[in-house]
Amino acid sequence: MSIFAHIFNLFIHSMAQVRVRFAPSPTGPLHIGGVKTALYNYLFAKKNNGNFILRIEDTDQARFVEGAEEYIMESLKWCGIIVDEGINEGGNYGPYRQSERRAIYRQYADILIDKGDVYYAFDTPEQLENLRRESEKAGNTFIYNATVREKLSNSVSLQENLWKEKLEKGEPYVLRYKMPHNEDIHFEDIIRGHIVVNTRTLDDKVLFKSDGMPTYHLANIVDDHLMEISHVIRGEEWLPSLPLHFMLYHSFGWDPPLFAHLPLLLKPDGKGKLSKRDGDKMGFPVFPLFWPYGETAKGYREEGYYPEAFVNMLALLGWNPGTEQEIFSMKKLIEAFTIDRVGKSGSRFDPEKAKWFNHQYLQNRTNTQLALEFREFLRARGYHVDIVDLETLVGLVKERVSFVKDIWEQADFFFRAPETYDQEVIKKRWKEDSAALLLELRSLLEKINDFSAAGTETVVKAWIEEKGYNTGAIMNAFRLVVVGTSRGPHMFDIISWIGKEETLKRIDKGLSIIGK
RNA sequence: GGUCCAUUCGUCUAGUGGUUAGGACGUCAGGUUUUCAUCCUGUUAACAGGGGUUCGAUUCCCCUAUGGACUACCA
Repeated sequence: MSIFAHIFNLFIHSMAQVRVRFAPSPTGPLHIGGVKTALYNYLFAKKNNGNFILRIEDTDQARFVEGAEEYIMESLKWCGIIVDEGINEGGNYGPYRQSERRAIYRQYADILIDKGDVYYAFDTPEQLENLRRESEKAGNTFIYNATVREKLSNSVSLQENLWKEKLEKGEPYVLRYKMPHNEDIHFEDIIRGHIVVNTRTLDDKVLFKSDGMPTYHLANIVDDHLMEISHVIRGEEWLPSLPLHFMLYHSFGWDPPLFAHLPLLLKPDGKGKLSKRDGDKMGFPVFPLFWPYGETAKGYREEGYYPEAFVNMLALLGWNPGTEQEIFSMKKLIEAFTIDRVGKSGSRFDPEKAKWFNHQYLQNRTNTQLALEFREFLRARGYHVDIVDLETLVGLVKERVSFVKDIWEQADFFFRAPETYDQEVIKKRWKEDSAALLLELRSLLEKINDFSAAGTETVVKAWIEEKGYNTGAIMNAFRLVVVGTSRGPHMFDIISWIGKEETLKRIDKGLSIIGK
């Protein structure tokens, strides 16, 4: 394509309705790399007032996994990605499940057979497997292409009456694309620019399987055309088959959509594509939601991530707005998103940064929202606490946590007296006179009527000053008996929340156990 | 092995034919605090290497290296 033709093509596409599709296979839980692809498609569509289409690519019956379709849809929903057309939403281009479009693909395959671009091949999987093994032994790679086509069992090499006889006898066959022998194919990718590939390195891909189903390549091109997809935004793993896809468009005489191949998500350490294994090994999820079937997998939702934070994190992994802003709502992402700001190289996934994003979103929640969320958490553990008290508590600890579940770790002592006392802290903070001072403090507290944080603080501070005591020494010992260790919010906030009675009880218990 | 793609602090990235190469996460240090954390301030650290082109290259071109993807009747 000349540069002018290309510019013209871009112009034409820019006039047309933007329609993008996310086309996962229901072979298991949707990987976060897949979610990222879906997200970029969605952002691009919405930025351009276009439609986001969900198409299920279930042409491989052997790999179909029960529950995967639902998982995909629930994942998108959790992320706030709204499907305009799809298997549940319907639309004018359905059906949106490829297994229900079987008849369509055969018609289109026949068109290419008639054109002579596709041929019948009768080689069995075993024969091909043997050929591959032999080639490998000889140090070569077996490629089913123009150089060996003539020697194999197909409608190109065989006499017409012979292969027609095979067809009539019902011998199994596949349909292969007749890749030209030695031609440079030029094509464009929005992210990568101009690419040239010579067809001699390509093979005669199977377009139609012997089970009557199309392969990805055929189904994909036919559906993208029929569904009037304007932009194909997909993972980089598809880049090697892009020349084939261009050839197919050419064979059909169709205008190809515009393509953008997104870089992959890489492992946090070491090398390679991010996989489920890495998540298990390093303790972070690789999937948006918990996967309950077979070999289960952790999900971001269940780990306590907010979908907004998850989406924000994913969006910034491979795209940036060109400004220093990092926190984006979905709405803001849509406003800011442009495909030319998508990077070219793979991004290593960083679980620490993911946590940071959640921290930011959690800080922006109101105490009421957080109290409600934390109440759910407490309920599951058998604690029933007044929402007003929880709002106060959440306000005391929110800035130190990244997840709602962390609140418990920061605040468990609000709900229960310590069972044990940190030996390290005892060693460091428990002095000769600690017991005596706490006893004195106990009788002081006992007399206070206003047990608010401010009320107790005023009285206690005045007492410390009057006696000329050391604030740190007293407060540290006090904290030890109330909390059990040296952590937590302001002491007076803690005792105000747990109340006078509980405070005195904890002092007594602490004194009796730590002693002297 | 072959084909294609990629390469800026440890990580995500900004950026330009002449910049003190900027930000964020992390690290470390200091400050705040009755503790722990948070927070604040500061610090740290990068243009993969080699050739060109050029007065000048991180930026443009080539090569090498490294990494990745693909190489199925899987998507």
